Amino acid sequence: MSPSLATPFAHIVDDDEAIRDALSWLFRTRKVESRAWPSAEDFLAAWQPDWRGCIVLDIRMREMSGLECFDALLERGNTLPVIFLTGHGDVPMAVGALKKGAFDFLEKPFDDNALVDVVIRALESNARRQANQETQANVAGLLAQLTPREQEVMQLVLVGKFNKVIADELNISMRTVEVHRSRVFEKMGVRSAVELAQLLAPGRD
Amino acid sequence: MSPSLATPFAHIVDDDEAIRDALSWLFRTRKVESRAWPSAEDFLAAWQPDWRGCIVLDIRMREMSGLECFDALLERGNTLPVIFLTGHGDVPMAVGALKKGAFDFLEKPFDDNALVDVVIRALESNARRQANQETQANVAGLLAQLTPREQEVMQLVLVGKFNKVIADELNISMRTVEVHRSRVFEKMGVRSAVELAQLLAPGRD
DNA sequence: TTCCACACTGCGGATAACCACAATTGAAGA
DNA sequence: TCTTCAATTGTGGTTATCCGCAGTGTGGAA
Repeated sequence: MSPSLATPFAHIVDDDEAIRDALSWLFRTRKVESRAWPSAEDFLAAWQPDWRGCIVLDIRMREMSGLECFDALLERGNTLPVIFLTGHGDVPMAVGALKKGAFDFLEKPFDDNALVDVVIRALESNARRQANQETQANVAGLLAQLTPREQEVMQLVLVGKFNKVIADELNISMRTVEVHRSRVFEKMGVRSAVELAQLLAPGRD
Repeated sequence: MSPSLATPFAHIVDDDEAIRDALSWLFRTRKVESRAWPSAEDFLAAWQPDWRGCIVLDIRMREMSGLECFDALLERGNTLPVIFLTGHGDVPMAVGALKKGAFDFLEKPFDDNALVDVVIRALESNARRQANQETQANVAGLLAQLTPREQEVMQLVLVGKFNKVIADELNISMRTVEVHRSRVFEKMGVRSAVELAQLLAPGRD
């Protein structure tokens, strides 16, 4: 974990320069790094899948609206939490945004500290999610190292079948199953079928 | 699964008799059974943990408000999806309700069909959740049948330890471990440690 | 053509797991 | 007191797993 991952970070997307500046200053005073974007288009053009932090998104902007920007991010598989800011309350809009996965929806005027608190909570909850996702990705990486045959054998091992049965179902000798099984354990970094099951447990096929 | 579980059902909580009647009629036309309650207090007094269906809850009521009623339900461990109805839009209220787990938050006037659609979606999503939860409960029931010693042995089996090692750690003979292990498999309805791990995988200790 | 990854197989031995048969002890209840 | 249940242990035998040693065949990359 590099220090940059631990430092709170927020992307500010708002077409009002005064607000961008105010939020940047606000975040700085609370030790949250930030970067401000003058439009949804600029933000989307620069957006990278590996970005960290969260996104503070104004709803009403001149060209692309915050909601449209949010939809575009969803399509691109964005995983960063999004916090909406809006001047005029609109319940259906807020409900829709939250149901699509936005982290929060704040109505102006809002308490400055409340916004930062929300940002920090968003980052914390996302960090936990991210951690799980990364271990999942590691497992996927290990799985990718298995040959097709090894994966086949593994599936059958995972349902608790005997080598004898597996050999029968795949029409190969027991010895071959043993070899594959052993290679699977080795590549996955486990020492038994039970450990393998545990490793693959949380998100299984 | 009895037929009553498959029949869509909604509790209507609203102190306006005209609305109760209108919603009851609306639901009936869409094959959704319902029961209307004239106040949050009446509803809470009757509420049982094993109720099925969903709850359509008006925000503004004379005595206890819909939000207070919701909080009371949360404290009691309610699992039914709650759909709020409100006359006057209030973004923070809607956001708060959704973040506390409400299924939806509809502003009057709303499309009648839209409400029923939401109710049906709520029931569907809850049915899936409920199904998972029930299999979890079944597993918990099986686990409860294990003696303390059997549970201890099971934990060690689940991390892939050899009987010999388990025997050592518990200061008992290998034979005893074998007996416990075998009893665990029998009670849990599995035939191998791998199956046991899979059974306990989704929600593990 | 040579090298290599992948899949496949046999033999034999060591270790672990599974199981039937058999039995003892202690505590909680009927 | 008699019964039941949980926990414990032993013996001996079968089955499964794990591994080293050894070897064959194939298709693709260098």
